[in-house]
Amino acid sequence: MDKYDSLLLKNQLCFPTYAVANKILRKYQPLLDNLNLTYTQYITMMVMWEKKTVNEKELCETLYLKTNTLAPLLQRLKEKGYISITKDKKDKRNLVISLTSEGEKLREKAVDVPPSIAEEFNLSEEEAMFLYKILYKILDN
Amino acid sequence: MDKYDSLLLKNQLCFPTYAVANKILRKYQPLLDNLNLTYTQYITMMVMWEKKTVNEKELCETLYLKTNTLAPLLQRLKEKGYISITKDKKDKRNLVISLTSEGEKLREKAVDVPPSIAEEFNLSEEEAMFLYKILYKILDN
DNA sequence: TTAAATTATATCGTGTGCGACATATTTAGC
DNA sequence: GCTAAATATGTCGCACACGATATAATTTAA
Repeated sequence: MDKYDSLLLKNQLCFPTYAVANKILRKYQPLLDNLNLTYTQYITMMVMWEKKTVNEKELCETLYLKTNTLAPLLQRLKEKGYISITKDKKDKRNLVISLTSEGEKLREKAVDVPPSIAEEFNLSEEEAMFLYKILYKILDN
Repeated sequence: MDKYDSLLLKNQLCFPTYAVANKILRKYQPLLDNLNLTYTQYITMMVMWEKKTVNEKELCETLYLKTNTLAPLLQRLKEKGYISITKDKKDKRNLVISLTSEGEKLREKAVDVPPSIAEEFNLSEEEAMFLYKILYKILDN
């Protein structure tokens, strides 16, 4: 037991997490190219498809991202015509993000993405469940 | 069971993985600021502390990163004085990356990082083991 | 009731991380 | 020996993701 053992790459939990996250992005990108979305734009659209209308603050909390990441990203989604951005009349500090009909249409194309990815992961039901639980435990503590 | 269920954020495995990876980076950064390293530079230094000398290709494979990410990163580590970069005399295509004495010194300061992080994760031994195994299963398939 | 604190968002600069493409060097095939 | 393929690395442009800081709108409190 060396005093430097804790600094070995193979003894880290952070590193495989980081590497797997990168690997996932690489897997998704070719599929998402068909939708003209990046991965972060894709998970943003997931929220939009579900909620139809949200404000930026909700979006930040849901995606665990900061406004300085989302603000320019939302501009790009707007330019692509998938969302609209307006100000809340009651509280002009709030941005109201809404799904457009163009954005709604994209959903039809997107349904093909999750099954294509699932194949790649190659985990058992049990493993997937456990991984899911433990990741949310880390996120929420 | 809706046809769009597979597009719900809460049904994704990719999303919590991605979010946890981001969260880990945010946890590390304040600690790494004391070492004048970014997270990616830190894991690169982990390899250097262990191996002392590597070429860029090995580094790419070890870290699951591409040369277009590592090349400029290595330049920054060189500028900070933690590594040196030379060309292999036998095969001039190969870059030889070597730990400097300055880089070796940094290791002493870095030993404080892993214990500080471990507290944050708050997983049981068993959970950590399982997470570790499953992440490497994904990485290696 | 108005000045201070809080809240929601935007902007800036830095450093990844990637695909696409370019370059230099070595190896293989003939 | 000479050309073609393979290998290792570099460069470019784009899109995150962050901390730090700024700005505008609303709420609170003296």
